[in-house]
Amino acid sequence: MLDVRRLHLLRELDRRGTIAAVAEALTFTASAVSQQLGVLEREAGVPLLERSGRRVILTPAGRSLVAHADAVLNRLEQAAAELAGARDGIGGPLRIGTFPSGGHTIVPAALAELARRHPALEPTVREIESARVSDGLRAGELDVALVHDYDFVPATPDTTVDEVPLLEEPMYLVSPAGGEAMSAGEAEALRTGGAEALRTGGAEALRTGEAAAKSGSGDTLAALLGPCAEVPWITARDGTTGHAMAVRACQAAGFQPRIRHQVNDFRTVLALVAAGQGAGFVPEMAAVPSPAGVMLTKLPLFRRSKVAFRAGGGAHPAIAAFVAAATTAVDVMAGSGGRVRNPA
Amino acid sequence: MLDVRRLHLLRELDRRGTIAAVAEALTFTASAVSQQLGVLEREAGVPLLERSGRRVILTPAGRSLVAHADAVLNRLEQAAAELAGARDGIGGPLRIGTFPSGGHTIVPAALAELARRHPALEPTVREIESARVSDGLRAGELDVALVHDYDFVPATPDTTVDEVPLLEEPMYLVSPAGGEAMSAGEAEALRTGGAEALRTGGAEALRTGEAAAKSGSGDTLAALLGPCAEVPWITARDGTTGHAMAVRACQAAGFQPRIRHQVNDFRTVLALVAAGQGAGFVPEMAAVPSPAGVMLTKLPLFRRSKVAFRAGGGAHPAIAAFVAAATTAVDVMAGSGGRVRNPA
DNA sequence: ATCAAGCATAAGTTCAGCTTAGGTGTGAAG
DNA sequence: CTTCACACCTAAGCTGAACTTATGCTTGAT
Repeated sequence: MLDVRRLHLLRELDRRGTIAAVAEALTFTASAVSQQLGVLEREAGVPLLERSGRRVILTPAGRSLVAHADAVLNRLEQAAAELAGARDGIGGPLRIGTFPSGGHTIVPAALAELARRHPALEPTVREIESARVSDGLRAGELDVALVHDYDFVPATPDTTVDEVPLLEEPMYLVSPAGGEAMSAGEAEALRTGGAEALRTGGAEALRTGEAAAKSGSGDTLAALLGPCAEVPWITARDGTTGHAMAVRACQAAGFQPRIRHQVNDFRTVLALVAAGQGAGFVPEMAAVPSPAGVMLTKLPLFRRSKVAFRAGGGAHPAIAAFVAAATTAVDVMAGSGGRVRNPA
Repeated sequence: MLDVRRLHLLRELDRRGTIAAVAEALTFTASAVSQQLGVLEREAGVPLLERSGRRVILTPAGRSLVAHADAVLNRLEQAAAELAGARDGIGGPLRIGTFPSGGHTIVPAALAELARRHPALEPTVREIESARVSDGLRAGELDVALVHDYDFVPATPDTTVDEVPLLEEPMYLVSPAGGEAMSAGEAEALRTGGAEALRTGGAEALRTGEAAAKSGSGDTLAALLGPCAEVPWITARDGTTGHAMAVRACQAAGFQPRIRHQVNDFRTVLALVAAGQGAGFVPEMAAVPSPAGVMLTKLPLFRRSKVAFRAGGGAHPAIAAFVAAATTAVDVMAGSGGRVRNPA
């Protein structure tokens, strides 16, 4: 019988690219991983890896074996979740990952709700970029995470992670409050009306580039972003999905953004724009309460927040409890402020 | 992560009933099995077994964990089969199990075909009752097996075994050639006409007891078996599906058979009937060439032969080769004799 | 050329998982 | 009721699979 631990190593190798990375993630030495993969290969009777430069890559047989490994490990996760559900009481540590802006919006509310309903749970929050969440979950460093993706930055399908949608919110262009400045009241009116686009499923059609042309209010992305084509831009840090979203949105609007500042914190983006340093993007959640000194323009461009966890783990009581708490938190925020909305 | 080897033990315990039987099947000591199951239970955090008299039975949590174990082990079998397919060439040992009458009908033809197409394969044949095939396959004593079931004896669904249908043949009543005796020619004519019932899917409707009333030719089971109600019967040995089929068929015809002889070999059944010892049942395959001294009556009652193998193993090249060879063998027999038929 | 990254192999070490041995509770048979 | 065999569990010791450490090779960047 194929050894599942070895299949696990093979899967991690497929995901992380090098034996050294696998070893580090699973706190082994590279030697141990190399040996075990060697045994797996011998047992399989088929070459699973081949050297490529100074690393190894999977052969087609190896990749197909990884697909089986995914299925097996997912099912084991499911079994473990079910067992956890059979144990009475929800408690123990729960390691939560979150993208930075989630840390001061959804997470605190969700934690409060979680503590109210399951006092025995010991949640631990760690900030983490969405791109690294999958690795963190698989390595067992995280149990659950808040992640997001943007239009123009398609989330790569990942069979090792399951996701529950939490929130879909429009992005805003933040530009210096200058000539055609918009008052806070005007911005609020725009926001309220814009909720309609969300409900009619317009966001779904906007995920691809060309679809951005048909904006609900008749304003195309090009028309909305165009005035800022020559302005310096403030985007999220290089390598993040927020950065990629900003660049591609501007490209879709027909220009290449001149990026001057790179900061991930949306409050800093707002402050920089207010200081006349350029234009940027913020999600609706960061746009309310309406900050002073900047102009906000709702864009036909959405950010989707989700709860992610190891594939098969959805039935785990602590995971389910967190999903419920996060959903409640989002619903409460949506109900009180009228500014965000649960897509479910 | 749950240890798959331990899940395997749990599954075997569910199937075999005692730790001692599991140990024997997997060539461990009972102590080892007990210890490993103890570890599994501790890791699960939920009682999985409880003592019941001097044996142990699974708790609901244990049984639900077995379902996951089945899924995981099936998938691993699939992975192994795929790897075997990636290794070039079909060869090595192939342990084949067969029900007794298959041993001198389908198996020899299938082996010849197999040897022609895959000379490197080393098949080993072992006779085994269909009821024990599942255990044999799971224990790794068998790779593939010919099995059968009868109308009136529903096959218990088994998630650990996959099956490919091979042959569906009518059963015949064998009665002493006496008063209303039927010549060999007459019997042949009956057989030829009866093939129609097979094609029209009548057999499917006949699997349950009450369905036996609507026979294709207008002859009900009761009408066909009735004349032999008072005759002694020759059935398969107690505890076999053949025995159960005989008893239930007679019960469905409205009488309790008086069983005098119990033999599994259909040629012996024919010989005993010819010797005036009573009546019996034989499948079509044993009814041709038409034996002398007995009367044959085709019944609206079918036997289905299948190839069985470990769930997920269908893609294994040697298994697939055997299935193909057995199918070919059956087709050839059906074509030449016109007496059996592949349901596919 | 030099150096670090990455993988593989050799050798030593450790602990999980096995066997053996012995004890307990259960159910059947005398 | 006693006896005995069966099934399971626990304790103790042993063995080998799987890990670490140490070392060398190849590759690609500086």
